[in-house]
This record gives sequence, structure tokens and C-alpha cells, in this order.
Amino acid sequence: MTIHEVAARAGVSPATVSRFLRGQSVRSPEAIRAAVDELGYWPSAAAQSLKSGRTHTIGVVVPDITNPYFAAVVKGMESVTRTENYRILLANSDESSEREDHVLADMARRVDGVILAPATERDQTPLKLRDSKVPLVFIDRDLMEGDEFDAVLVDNVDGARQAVEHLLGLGHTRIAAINGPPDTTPGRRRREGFLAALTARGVGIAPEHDLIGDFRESSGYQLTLSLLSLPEPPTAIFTANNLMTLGALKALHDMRVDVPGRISLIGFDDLDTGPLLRPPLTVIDRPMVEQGVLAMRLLLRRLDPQYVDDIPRRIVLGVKLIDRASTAPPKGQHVPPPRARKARPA
Amino acid sequence: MTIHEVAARAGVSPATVSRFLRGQSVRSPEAIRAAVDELGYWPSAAAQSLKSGRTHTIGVVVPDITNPYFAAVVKGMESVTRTENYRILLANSDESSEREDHVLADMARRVDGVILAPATERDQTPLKLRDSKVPLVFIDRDLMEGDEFDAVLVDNVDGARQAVEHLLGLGHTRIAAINGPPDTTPGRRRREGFLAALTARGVGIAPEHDLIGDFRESSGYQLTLSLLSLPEPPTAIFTANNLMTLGALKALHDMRVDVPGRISLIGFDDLDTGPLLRPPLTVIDRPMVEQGVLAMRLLLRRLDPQYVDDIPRRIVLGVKLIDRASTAPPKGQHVPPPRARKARPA
DNA sequence: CTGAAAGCGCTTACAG
DNA sequence: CTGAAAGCGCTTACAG
Repeated sequence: MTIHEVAARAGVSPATVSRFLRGQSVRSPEAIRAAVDELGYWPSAAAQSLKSGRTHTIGVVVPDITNPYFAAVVKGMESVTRTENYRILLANSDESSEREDHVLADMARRVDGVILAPATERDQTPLKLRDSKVPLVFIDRDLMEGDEFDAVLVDNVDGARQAVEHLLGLGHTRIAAINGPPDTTPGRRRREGFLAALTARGVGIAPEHDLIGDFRESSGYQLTLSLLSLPEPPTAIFTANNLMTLGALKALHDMRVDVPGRISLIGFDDLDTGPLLRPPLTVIDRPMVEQGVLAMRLLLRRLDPQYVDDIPRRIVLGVKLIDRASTAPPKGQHVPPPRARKARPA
Repeated sequence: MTIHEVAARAGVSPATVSRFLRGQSVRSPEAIRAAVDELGYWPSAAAQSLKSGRTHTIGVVVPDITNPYFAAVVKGMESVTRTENYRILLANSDESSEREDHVLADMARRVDGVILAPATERDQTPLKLRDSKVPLVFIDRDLMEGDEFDAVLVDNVDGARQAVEHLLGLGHTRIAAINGPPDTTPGRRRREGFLAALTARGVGIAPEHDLIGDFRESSGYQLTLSLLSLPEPPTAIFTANNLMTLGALKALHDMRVDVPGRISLIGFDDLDTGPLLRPPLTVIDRPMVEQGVLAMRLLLRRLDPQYVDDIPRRIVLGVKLIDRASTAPPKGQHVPPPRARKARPA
């Protein structure tokens, strides 16, 4: 089923069919339309790509599609590709730079652009993409040398600061952090914000309370166990992403630790089940679907020759604390004056 | 950067470079290897596809990637494409047949095969795919005329039966169901299993307890609200998927209904947060990642000319009940003899 | 507006 | 094992 058959049936040349299909005005649109419909003709994407150099496909590389944050982000992206005649080639990097390298090299000749949440800030392959003229937009995570790329990020430092201020306000002083990998943007920046906020208020942090996880649930679980086994466990834990928060909560449940009675827990990123958990989680929330939408818009814009040389757009979204029930004043601590807590959302 | 430049640099013809790249033995492999590496050559996917008729890409169409079940399924699929030099073109149908039609028509000329969870059992476009020789594998959901396709499904009837037996065993007799759309396989079959199990035990169901949702969280929420407003509300609710279970639980929380004290809740599909919810959810669990793996293997097998005409494989996996804490004997009911409950998983 | 023709970058049957 | 050549199915500059 090729354009030639359609042309023959409609009594015109393939060139005319092609023109009709791309919306140019032709002499016998009805005949061509009819031929296309009757034959059920659909152009070959491979042939079109080969000719035009455009695939109308966007590569999306995320660490883990089963992380609800990235699932939401991808959904946001698709909501814009849908109306723009683009499609998404999806790959997981599993938080591995090596895997990411393979995927990006493979995508380079198959897509018009890539949206990437890099496994680490030091990944080199993304820079090569630029050399081969494949536009790249970062989401959630940045590159060390990322300033020259479009990006959609959030204010990680401020998020961690809000979490710390919240805990300090409740009277906590022994606060632990389960951070992400220091070579990722959210791992590094959230830890920076955490430490800075503590320092700013003159509160110290024990080295054994400053832990590094890998953003996976199991590391949240293990590191929480290790915190609980300390001679002097913290009275509050800040977890740097949703999956590690879940791991921490599981560990606290398994060890029969009352939350927030004995330990308060506050995590970065909300979950669909956040309000339903035991206890409902206090979290730092950020736009998710919206980030995907913005990143895809940035990329599609960059594909337009008119904007290809615009200076990079670096979008940094704000985050906000959702105060539910997993944080409370530390046990045996003087309870600070009551403050308004948001009611549980209806 | 084409194969001609590599050929020139290596002092051979493009044909020889092509042969080397596909693993055939050639006279000067080192020179070609060097030229490829120095030039950073990567073949044009479009040109290869046009020539070979193969895209080495698989289309995956799911109702909603933010549903943790489908996210896990997609992850399973990717774990097999990864080692087989295939990639995934992902699209959401948003539970809409119309949207699915668009997506499938678009994919037909871009992929070697499609894995689909159809929006309804009556969708027609999948049948057209077959006519255009694009292999199709169903996952989670089937088509009315689906017998001629490979499929990976679960025993929905048995799952619903297990849920009902469990509730009956606890002493419930006023059991409501929040079903999925009757034109989807899981919507229809889970309801059939539910009604059949009740009937088999001689327990009736009030029409107002037999509800139809749309698999979205909001419908679980709304329908639970409507159940609560009944003069005689049920003492137990069976929800036909994970998202509606969450919606139901939110409604029960918001209306301050004690679970399982006043109403027991059992849902189809487990959640990562299942054990952490308030209360921990009793659910019908099924393999998720594994279903994705199986579906992709089926499809890749079908792509092999050797198996293209094999009879369709219809894989039906078993499901099992995970007994946590959202179900209990109805209030004021005679408590049946104690039965072993599984301990909360560690 | 239209058609003949060239060419996008590969792969492969063919002849050597 | 190798190379010249044809051809996959489109799009588009060119001439009319």
C-alpha cells in the first residue's frame, strides 16, 4: 500500500497525492480523498522520516516509570504530544548512567528531541546529543554543564528548607535526613537545603543522621532501620523522595515505631495515597503533570527553526508543604504554642 | 554522517560496511571498526526501516500509565525489549476507544507489533491491525473477537470469587460491588465472578449494591458515597480495581466510616502502599511486572517468521488474596470461628 | 496546479 | 569476500 497506488486510483501523480496529504490545494481533492479512504492508505513513517529528516517522535528517558512522579510527568508530556502530532519513545535508565548512555545513543537517530532526567549530573552522553544537534530538555534533574539546555526543575533547596523549618517549629532538634545520591540534582540540592536550613538556625546534625540513599524504596527502608538502631535515634526524619519515604514508613511500621508519636516523618514528593497512609503523610509537594507539560512544550518549541537558537529556558517551579499528620512535636518536648494546621483535605 | 563516509574512510564500499555492521565476516574489520568509532557513526533508523520493513519498535497502548498496575506492566515489557534490541512507543488511551483508534492507526506504520489493553471489548481498530499484518497481543483486557490473538490475562472470575468467599466467610451478607465498565474484560468478568459466587452460596444482592464505575479513582469515591447514603448500606464493598479502591477508601475516610469496623473493603489489585494504608488493604493480587514480560515475549516470538502462524497463545494467570486488615466480620454479627490470618508481611 | 525525476541512507541479490 | 546497482516509499525543487 503505497502512495503510488493511491495516485493510480485517483488518476493523479504521487506528487499530487503527497501535496494533498500535506494540505496543499490540488485540483481533484475529492478523488484523492476517496482513493485514500478506500485503500485505507497511511503513509510510511520510515519513508517520510528518511526524506524529511524528522521522525515526529520524542525520546523520554526517566529513571523509573513505576515511580508515580515520573508516571505523572510522562502523562503530562503525552497530553501535549497528542495535539501536536508527536509520539513518545519511552525508556527507563534504572538510575544507571551506563544504561542511559545506551538508550540515548540509540535514540539519537530515532527521535527529533529528548527529554531526560539524567541518572547523574556528570553524565557525558547528553552532551554528545547536543553535538549531534538533537535538542535536549532536562526534567527533575540537571547536568553539571546543563546551563546550555532547556530545563524544568523545582526549588529543591527551598523544599528541604521548608521541611526543616517545619520540624524545627515543632521543636525537633535531632533531625535525620535520608538523602538521594549526591551526584543527582535532587540528591545534592535537597541535602544542601537541609543542612543550610539547620545551620541557619544554629542546629547541628550528627554525621550518622546525614545518610545517603539511592531513591529506591529499599534504601529508605534500610537506612531507617539503621537510624533506629542508633544509641540516640533522631526524633524526626526527612526523606528526599517519595519511594524512600515509603521505605522509611514501612521500616517504622515493622519496628512498631509510633509515627509521629516517637518519630516524625516528612518526605519530598506527595503520593496519590498520601492522605490515606497511616499516618497521613506530611510532604513537600510539587507540580508533577505540569512539569511534564512544560518540558514537552519547551522541547517542541526548540524544534521550531524559529526558536532553535533562543537562549536556554530554565524553569524552576516552587514547592509547598502539605501539612498532614506524620509530623508532631517530639515526645517529652515542650509543646510549642498551637499553630493552625490545615484540615485534612475533603 | 552516512555509511558512505565510513566506507570512504575505511577504504571499502558501503555494502561492506553494512555487512560488517550486521556481523558478517569481512576482510578488514579493524579498519571499518576504527572508521565507525572515529566518526561516531550510527545508522539511520529511518533508512534501515525503509529497506527492511522492520522498525524494531513495539507500540504499547494502555489506558493510563499513572495506574501503578500499568506502570509495572510497562516496566516488565521494557526489561525484555532491552535485551532484544527493541524499543517502546508508548501511548495512553485514557480509557477511550476513540483515542485508541487514533493511536493504533498512527502506530500501524511505525511499529513491528502492538501490545494493547483495549478500552473496550468491542473496539474495532485492533482487528484492522491484524488485516495490515501487525501482530497484536492483548494484556489485562481482551476483545470480544480476541481469540485469534495472543493474550496475557488473569483469572478475573476466580479473583472476584475469592473476594466474595472471603467476605462471606467473615459473615457478610450485604455486600456491594463497585465494578468496572461492563464492556471491558475486567469490568465484565469480575462482576460475573462476583455475582456467581454470591448466587452459588444463595446470597442475594440488592440492585443498588451492584454499581458500575469507570476504573478511575473519582468513580470509586462517588459510588462509595452513594452506597453510604443508602437506607441500608452494605457491610462490605468489593472494588474492581486499584484506583477505585483508593477512591472508596478516601470516601470512607472523609465520611468518618470505620474500616473494617463498620464497612469492610476488599479491592482487586494490590498497591505498593497497600500495607501502609489505613487500614492495610485486603486485596486480590496478581503478577504485574511478569504480565508485561510475558506479553512482550509473546509478541517478539510472533515477530519471528518461524512462529508467525502458530496458534494464538492465551495465557491466563492465577490471582491470590492477600489478607490484611481492611476486612473483618460485620458489626453486631456473630463472629465466625477464628481463622488463621496471614501476619503482616515484614 | 501538475508531473517527472532526483535523492534521503540504507540493504541485498547479483555478478565477479 | 567484495562492489555496483537497484530499490524501499516518500517529498520537493524544477520545469511546464
